Amino acid sequence: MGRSPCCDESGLKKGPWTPEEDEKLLQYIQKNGHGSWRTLPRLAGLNRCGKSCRLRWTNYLRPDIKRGKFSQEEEQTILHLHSVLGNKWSAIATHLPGRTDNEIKNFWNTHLKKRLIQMGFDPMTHRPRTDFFAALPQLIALAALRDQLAAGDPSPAANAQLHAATDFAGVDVAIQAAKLQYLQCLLQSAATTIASTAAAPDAEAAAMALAGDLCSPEGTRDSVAPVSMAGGQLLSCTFTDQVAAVSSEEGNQELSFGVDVDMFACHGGGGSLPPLTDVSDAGNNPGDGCSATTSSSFGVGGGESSPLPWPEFFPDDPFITDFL
DNA sequence: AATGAAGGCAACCGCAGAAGG
DNA sequence: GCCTTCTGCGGTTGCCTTCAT
Repeated sequence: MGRSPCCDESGLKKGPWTPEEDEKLLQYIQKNGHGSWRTLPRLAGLNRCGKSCRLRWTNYLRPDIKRGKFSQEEEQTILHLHSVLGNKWSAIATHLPGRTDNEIKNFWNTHLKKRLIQMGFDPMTHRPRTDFFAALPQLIALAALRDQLAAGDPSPAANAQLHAATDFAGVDVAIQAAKLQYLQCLLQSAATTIASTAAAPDAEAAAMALAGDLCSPEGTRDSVAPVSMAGGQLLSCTFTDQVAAVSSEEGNQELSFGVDVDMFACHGGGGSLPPLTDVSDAGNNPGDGCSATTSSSFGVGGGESSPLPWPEFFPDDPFITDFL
């Protein structure tokens, strides 16, 4: 296995640093620079291992360190960068002047991660949780319904039965079909994410390029257009065809429920979610430039507070609520 | 006021990769 | 090209503080 821990040797001190130790380290580095961390403790008169000194310096004593609460902008930056970089704390830290990777990591683990989970997102993928098994019975029922509609059973009895059902709930059926398609889209995009993550040869560079696309320097989030990535591609799928098909097959004008089809577009493969809004603080988000999306009002100061990422999709619908 | 639980954060540990001989 | 040493990174732990009962 790995080499023995450096601090095991010769009873070097571990644990919290005292003000005296801090002072010694600070003075030495200010005077001589850190040079070799290995030799620094001895030269500085510290009974610590070099590693411990380096950590103390980079995470606490460095003069350019910014302490205190993370601002909303910093929070958004972390979320965006994490959505494309993953747990690359040092890479994320380079975009947050004065913040250390350790601090960002802690902030993520204690605040942001929990909040994402609370809101029904997978903190690793930044996507809605895809625990399909819980929703399996509903999915099967919906699939059966959709097949029935698509097949257009010619028998009079079946037609009568179907018409009776659709007269009663025609719009619902079409909406349910759209929902099913939406779930399929989620599943597909999740699979694409996994595949592209594994295949990307230079994921970080691509991710940064992507981050740049998603959140421009002016802070305006570009409209979600397909963006290609090295080793994979950003998936873009819509419900347009399926919803239209259901509508036409029903032959019922009312089924063209006037939904802007772009609303159903979902984009996968490494894209980030819209900015996160604290549920407990919804409506209080001034929104930075990255907050606006074309079709999703999630996190945008629309006034309505909703725990769902895309509240305009199926508002108050137990189907989606349960699913998330 | 006492106590236990939860949250937050600093520090440690082990591994991987870079650098140097 | 191989080996050793050093540095940096990400995951995890454990202590301290705050909050709830």
